[in-house]
Amino acid sequence: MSRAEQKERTRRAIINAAFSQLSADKSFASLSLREVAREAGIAPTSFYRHFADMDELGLTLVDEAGLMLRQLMRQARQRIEKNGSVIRTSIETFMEFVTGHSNVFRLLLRERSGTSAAFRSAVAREIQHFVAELAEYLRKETTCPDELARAQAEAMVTLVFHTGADALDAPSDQYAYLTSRTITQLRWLAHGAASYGRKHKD
Amino acid sequence: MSRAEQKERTRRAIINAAFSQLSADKSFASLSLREVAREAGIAPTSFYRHFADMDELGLTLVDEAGLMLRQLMRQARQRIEKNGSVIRTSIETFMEFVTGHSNVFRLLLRERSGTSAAFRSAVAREIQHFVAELAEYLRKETTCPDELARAQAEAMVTLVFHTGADALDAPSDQYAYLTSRTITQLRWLAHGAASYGRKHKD
DNA sequence: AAAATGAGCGAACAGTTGTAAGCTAAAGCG
DNA sequence: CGCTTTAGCTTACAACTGTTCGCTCATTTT
Repeated sequence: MSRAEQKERTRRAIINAAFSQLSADKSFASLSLREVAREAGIAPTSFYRHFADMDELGLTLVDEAGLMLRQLMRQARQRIEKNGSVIRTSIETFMEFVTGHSNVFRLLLRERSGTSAAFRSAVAREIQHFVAELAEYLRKETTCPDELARAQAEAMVTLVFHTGADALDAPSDQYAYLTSRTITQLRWLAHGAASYGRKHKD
Repeated sequence: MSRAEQKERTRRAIINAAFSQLSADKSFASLSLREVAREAGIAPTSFYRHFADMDELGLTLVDEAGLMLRQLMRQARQRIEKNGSVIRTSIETFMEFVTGHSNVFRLLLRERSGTSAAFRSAVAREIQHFVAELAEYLRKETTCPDELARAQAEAMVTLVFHTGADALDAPSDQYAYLTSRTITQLRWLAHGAASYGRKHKD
């Protein structure tokens, strides 16, 4: 096996070890370099061959989490084309992500308000992708001025994200309720923004 | 000085020390018993005379934070009676709290999705007070059915809370924008809920 | 074939942490 | 006044942490 290839392999082992140690009661901040190294099957000091410190690993994790989110978005778009129902499809896709990769979602959720400014802005950047894409959609679909489309998109993403957080602590038989509640909230927003916009125009 | 009195005094010293060590880059989880004891001016082992462990202290902090929130709500009600504008007054009062007691707000914000289930549900309980009160107001003021009033209140609280989180990382000259953006979002919600409710009735 | 590179390792260090055991001295109480 | 209670202290220990140093040895380069 080539050297670069092997290096990439243990790099992945480190990343996977870190992800797998995240859980409901273990945040990234509470991971230790030694624990991660142990699970990755390397000596603690070998960690430094791949990352300068835990922060650098953390930023990598956030990046990967963002990647998954964007893949999710693409998947949602495909489903919408076939399915039609924009709001419901989007939320259901998102909820599948939350339940299927809860550790990844938890990482974003926690680091969004965590103790590292770098982490916070990295997460914020990933979420902004969501917002920007949704805002563009709203701008096309409705007759909303740019500024308001963005505010509407931000509110929607906030509500959906928050519902994901709720789902993490709720028994799974609550998911259907959480989903339908959020759908209602988003419809209110869309409805209100449309009629409020009209009112402003007239 | 009486014994009980003195005990209460150092208990407060511990609580205050903990609060004062919280900051943008230091969460409760990253506080150590020894650090807190040091700042409180007692020996590390004396800590145990007041709390069984750090978790017990943490729950106390969350309780106190919740108390401040409820005081805030009362204050907001008073202002509304004089001022009239419900939405704007509520948000502005809340934003004053966020900026004036940012450590306290950060505690709630972080522990809401933290690693301790006990903390999470303690924070959730405090937020539910907000939601319940707002839902009751909406039920009286509008002709909304109970279930929908609650969903509307939850959405509103979510948006306001999230705006507070945004404010923590935004330069202070952005506060006015954040506030007015949120006001718009809440109006959309109210408007949408009202007309959507009507539509459902007909 | 010889030299250079670099991933991984073990040992060691200095620092921190939570917590147990036992003492002191002041307050409360009969 | 004597006895009990208890907040706070000092000392101590075992467990961990991140990180430095110097080594090995397989791969790559010259």
